[in-house]
Amino acid sequence: MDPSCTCELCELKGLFFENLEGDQLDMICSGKVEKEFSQGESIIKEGTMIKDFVYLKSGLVKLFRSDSSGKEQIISISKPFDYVSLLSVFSNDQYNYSVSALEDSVTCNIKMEDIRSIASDNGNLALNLLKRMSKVADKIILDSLAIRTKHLRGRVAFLLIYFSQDVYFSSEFDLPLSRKEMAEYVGMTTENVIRSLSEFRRDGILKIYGKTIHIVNMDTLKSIAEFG
Amino acid sequence: MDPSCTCELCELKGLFFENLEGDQLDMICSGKVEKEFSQGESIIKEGTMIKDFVYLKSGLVKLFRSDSSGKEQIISISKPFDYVSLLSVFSNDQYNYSVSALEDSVTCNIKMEDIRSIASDNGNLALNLLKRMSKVADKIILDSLAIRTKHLRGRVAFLLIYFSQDVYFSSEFDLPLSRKEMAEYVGMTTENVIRSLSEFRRDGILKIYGKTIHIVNMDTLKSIAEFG
DNA sequence: CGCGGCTTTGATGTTCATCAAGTAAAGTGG
DNA sequence: CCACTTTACTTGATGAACATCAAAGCCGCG
Repeated sequence: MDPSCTCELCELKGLFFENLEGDQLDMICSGKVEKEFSQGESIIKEGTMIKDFVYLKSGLVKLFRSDSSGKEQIISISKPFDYVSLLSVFSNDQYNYSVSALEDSVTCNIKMEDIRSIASDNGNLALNLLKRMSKVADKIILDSLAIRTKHLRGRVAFLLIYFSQDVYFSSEFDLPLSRKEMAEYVGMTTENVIRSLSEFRRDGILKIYGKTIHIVNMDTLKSIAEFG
Repeated sequence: MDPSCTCELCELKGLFFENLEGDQLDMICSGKVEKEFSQGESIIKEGTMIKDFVYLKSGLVKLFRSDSSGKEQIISISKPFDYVSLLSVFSNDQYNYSVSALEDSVTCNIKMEDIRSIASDNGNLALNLLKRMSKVADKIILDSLAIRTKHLRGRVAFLLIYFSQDVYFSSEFDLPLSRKEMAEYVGMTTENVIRSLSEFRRDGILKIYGKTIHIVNMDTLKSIAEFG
């Protein structure tokens, strides 16, 4: 094996490539490209050709698209170990969605043709991809259905809990989204996101300092997320 | 090859199994089970163990789940050639969704372990599965985002156009869904589905005889679906 | 310093869910 | 087959949830 390859040490190797060895690993390793993006930068643009299989090594990204009237809809937020290279990579030749960095991020890019050629030789890798992809698709679909049943306050609460519990692991954190982006994610207006946040503050559930949020009363926030 | 096997002649063979021959095809062929369901019958129940890989040979089915308050949400409608065996089959051991027959339907069931063992030997089959699955996931996600941006009339129009153009290929057809089910699909109340339909009738866009719908003015219906 | 974008709050009107009540259709048991 | 019950469908009236509009403060940036 090529001794200069560092993929063997990558903490994400197990994600897709646990059954990869020798030539196949070398092929990935020598062909891969890591790219850095700073906060706000575009990583993938809707409508462009799909050339690479992309996944997130570090950072945080949003996945979104433009609706018929030109407004953006956020589909999901992904962190490392979430599958990033989008659902459509194996069925389309163009991206259906855009991706941009919410925090400084690093991606690892592998040529689609390399992935394809390896997967066709290595069914276990393909099965692994299948498994990862269905997890992601499932999460997006279930979240979207869950959000649809909630009232506005419940949607905002849902988002805050997601950041607190799944991303930052703390009751205090900096929101990586603007109010407008929060609105685009949960399908409501910016003004009403702000109103919900203000209500939570008035009710003593949150403390808010600009973008930094401190969840004071997690229990009631959770019950709002579930039943509101 | 086993001469009694009819899979070779199945019009759906190309869906997943175009690169399948010899022993592998025999394995599928001898292990598969076809099942018939009449309208309204349950095919898959949310929460049960996943044992088989299931796809639709004929008929029409709905894919749905129960939300936290026990109400049903319809996730998608599938016809043959659409991938039916759900997204979660490769990542979960229990179904996240239920499936039931909207019209008399026939499924072909193959043991998951057979699919898995063949896919791990045959990367091209796995890639093919990957491609099919991402198409389905994409469609569900894009439809759900599209519906979210529309007003009620637009959602109902969207549904009618789907049945007319993608399922029945005619401007006159019998709705396979009750008013209640239409509401569960597009996220509104039964009463408002009915109100939208009545408005379309008053405006001369539709003729309605119970479940049978005749779209008189397709163009305005389309513009309502797009901009409403 | 001024401009544009982000945030916040209030006032207003529209869209939609809920409630109520009635009709039609479809299954159920005697 | 008919009374009976249940389920689906329909319409109207009401109020709540929410979007839109308007205005002002704030902050970063050229």
